[in-house]
This record gives sequence, structure tokens and C-alpha cells, in this order.
Amino acid sequence: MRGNLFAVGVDLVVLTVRDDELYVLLVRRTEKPFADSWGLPGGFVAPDEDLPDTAARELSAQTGAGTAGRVSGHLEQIAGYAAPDRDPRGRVLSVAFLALLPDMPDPDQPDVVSGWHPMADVTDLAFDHAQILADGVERARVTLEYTTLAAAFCPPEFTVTDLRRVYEAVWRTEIDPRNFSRKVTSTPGFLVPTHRHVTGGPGRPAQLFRRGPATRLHPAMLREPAVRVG
Amino acid sequence: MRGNLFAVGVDLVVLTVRDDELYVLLVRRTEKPFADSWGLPGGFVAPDEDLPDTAARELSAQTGAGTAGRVSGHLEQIAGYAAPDRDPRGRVLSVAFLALLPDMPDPDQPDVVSGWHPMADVTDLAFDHAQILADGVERARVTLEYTTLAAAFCPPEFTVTDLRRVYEAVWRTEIDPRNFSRKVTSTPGFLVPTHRHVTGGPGRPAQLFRRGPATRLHPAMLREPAVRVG
DNA sequence: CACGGTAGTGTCACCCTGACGAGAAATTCG
DNA sequence: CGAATTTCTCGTCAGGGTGACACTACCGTG
Repeated sequence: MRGNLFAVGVDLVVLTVRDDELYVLLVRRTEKPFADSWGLPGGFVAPDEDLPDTAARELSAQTGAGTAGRVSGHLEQIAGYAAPDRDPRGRVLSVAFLALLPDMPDPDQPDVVSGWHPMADVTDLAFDHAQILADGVERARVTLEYTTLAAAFCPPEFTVTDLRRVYEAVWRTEIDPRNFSRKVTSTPGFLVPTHRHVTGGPGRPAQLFRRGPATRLHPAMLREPAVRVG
Repeated sequence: MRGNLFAVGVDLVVLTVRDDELYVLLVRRTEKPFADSWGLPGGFVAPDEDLPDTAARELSAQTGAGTAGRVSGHLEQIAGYAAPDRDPRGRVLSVAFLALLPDMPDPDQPDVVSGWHPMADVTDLAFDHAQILADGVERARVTLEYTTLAAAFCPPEFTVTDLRRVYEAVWRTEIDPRNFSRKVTSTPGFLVPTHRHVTGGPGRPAQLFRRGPATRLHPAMLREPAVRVG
């Protein structure tokens, strides 16, 4: 077998929506290279481990409880990155994964080396992690157009407004609440009504929904408002 | 740096449309493992090579002339595959690429170890290449819905019917020629008319078009006819 | 009780699409 | 040569989906 050998790692783009804004999970590096820089969480693939295994293990380790294989949340591969000079230590191939999580309260003992950062504040990541993050966010944006995965950002029970704020945060747009409600409630299998309502805040109480069995959105919910040409 | 080491290769899903059918480029393996089986073309990543470099080099080597970087054709990454037991020789990570090429005449000296196979006839591929091929074809199907890349299957100049046959071959459906023509000719930047026409066959001569600058299709051309629920 | 804020329904016009009809322009056949 | 056939292209029409927005329902607060 010819070919030189690579170290193979998995990097995670872990996204959540908090306070109507998109957040990404970053870790502060303690070792060289890029010591004291922020980077994506990740790790090397262990013997007898497949890529999704490594991704799930790292996600579980970084976010606390075993969020990996749960119903809530989502994990999918983005792409492989292997530019010859992407790691000064040698040839390292990294397979990036995208994880979408509901907003969770910060752990009791805050971890200074790992934390959530608003997308707008992220600069100067280690390695080629800026590119990987950009690819991951773009993947998330496209995924929301064609699938029901926006619910992966939400807790098990949520309102239509919660779901709309996910779209608005990820797409950085505003969506008409009435048309959005019509779309998601009329898509069969997207939302399952619980007939219970939230109360406490101002305004009419909103109904709570659960995720339905549908995965794809037909027709899609397109971001771009169909560019006019005339 | 921890982690065990991998050999890293690139496997190609090279597709074309010939005689209104989808064809894939396969190579007959000469070495163990899977000697005498068909498999996807590919090779190992050379030192100082990035993944797209390897893919372009292998594509160029397998399809003859330097089709890789041409305007015609298309090359994009599918995903990375690294199951621990996918290669009996040891840990091999393979990054799969999808290539879409126009139908080209067979080379003068036909290569018995490499050739085009109709998708319907493909069985028993080496390694996990059946899964990779399936993923590549599915990617191609989705790509045709949302982009103008169907033209990558066509020669530099082609008719609307040529383009429609690409969709029909990849999707394995039939499309109304009149509605299809309206869709593609009214999408700005998809087709550039040459005002020249093909002749020779029966029927009214069809106009020849070139690829336009548009890359995305808005709105998309969906395969599924919007499943009715009532 | 008035008022502002949020949730949800209803309406209307417009665009896109599927399902055709029909004409234009070539080849093929009698 | 003329008629039939084939294929390309333009038109028409009905129905679904969406943006824009009026309006009602229901909560909290002053």
C-alpha cells in the first residue's frame, strides 16, 4: 500500500440558538500550535472507531451529558479537510461534523476552556477552523431550507415562535410570523400539537408543539425571496 | 500528537449520461484485496497534495485528457469514509468526490481495466464502494434540483432536449418537454442562446445553447410532485 | 377597564407549475 | 411531389404556494 500516512481527527461545528442569536461552541487551546487561540472542539479518531463514533464521543465530552445519541439534537458530516499545510505538526486530515443542539443552561461549574460564542464575535480561529465554521454555518442554513431540522435547535416542546426565531437567527432575516405559522403548521408531520399552552408572558398564550416524524420540507422554505428580473 | 495513523485515498464517482442512461466509470482491480472485482477509480493522496488536487489528478488520469480543470465538467466532495474494517489491509480513510462529465467517445485504444457501466448493471463493488456510489448518485440527483449543473453533463453546445434527457436519466423520470423548456429558458443565466440550430434528425430543428453564468436554480426544480395529503 | 403585545385565522393578488392545445419546421414514406 | 410523422416552440388555463396584510383572540399591566 503506497501513500504517506495521516493523523485523522474530527472537528465539530456545534451550533445552538440563544437569545435569538446563533452561538458556536469553541475551546481555548492549551497546547501549541495556536496555544491560547480559540478553535473548534475535536479530537483524533481512536482505533476501531468510525467517524460518527468519534464525533458523537467528542460531542458528548464537550457538552456534558450524553447529548450525542439523543432524539434531540442532530449530527451530520460536513466534509474532509486535508490541505498539506493546515497543521504545522504534519499531515493531519480532519473530518468536520455539524451538530445542532437546543440551548442548554451553562454547566454548574463553568468551564473556562470551553464555551458558547455568538457567531458575530468569532475571529481568529486556529488552523483552518474559520473555513470549517463557515462551511458548517452555510450547511446549517441550507439544511433549514429543505428539512425540518430547525426543531433540533429547540427543546422537546416549543412554540411556533421559538421555531421561527431559530430560522431568523440562522438566516439573519425576519420572517412574517403569520405566514411562517401557516407554513409549518400545514406541513404534515412537522409539528405535533400538544394542545397545551405556555403562559406567563404578555400576549395570547402560544400552543406547545413536539417534533413530528417528517424530515424533509416539501416544498422547501427558501431564504432568497425569488429574485425578480424585470 | 496522539491518534493512530491512516492511509488516505480519494475515490471518484464519475458519472455521465449516454444514450439517455446514467453511466458510472469503474475500474477492474488487479491487486488484492478484491482482485478482479470492479471498484471506483481512485488513489492515494500524494505528499503536498490537497484533496481536490488528488481528485483532479486521478480524474485526469482515468478519463484521458486533462478534463479535470476544464470549464466543462464538475468536481465536488461527497464525504469521508473511514469505517475501521472497510479495508482489510489496515485503516484507510477515503474521501469521495463526485465528477459529472459530458459523454465522451471511448478512447481509441479501449482500456479493458477501466470503462463506463450503466448504473442498472452495477453490482458487487469492492470495499464500501457500493455505498459511496449510492451517496454520489443521490448527491447528483439533489444537485440537479437546486443548481444548473445538469449542463456539466452536456457538451459545450447542446439543445434543451439534451438537457432534459440528462434530468430524465439521472432522476429516472419523464418530464414534459414544453414545461421543461419554459423553466430552463426562463431562468436567467441558465442558457445562452447561440441562435444556431441543429439539423439532420426528424422534426423541427432545435436551437443550440451554451451554459450561462447562473449556478443556482430559483426556485428549485423539484423531483417529487409535491405529495398530496388529502 | 383601557391598552399594548403576542398568537392565530382569513383574505387577496401574484407567481409558478402541471396539463394540455396548437402551430412551425424539419424528415420519412407512399 | 405531397401527406404523414416527428420534434421544437409558443400559448392557454386551472390550481397550489407564498407574500402582504386586515382582523380577531387572549394575555399582562397601569
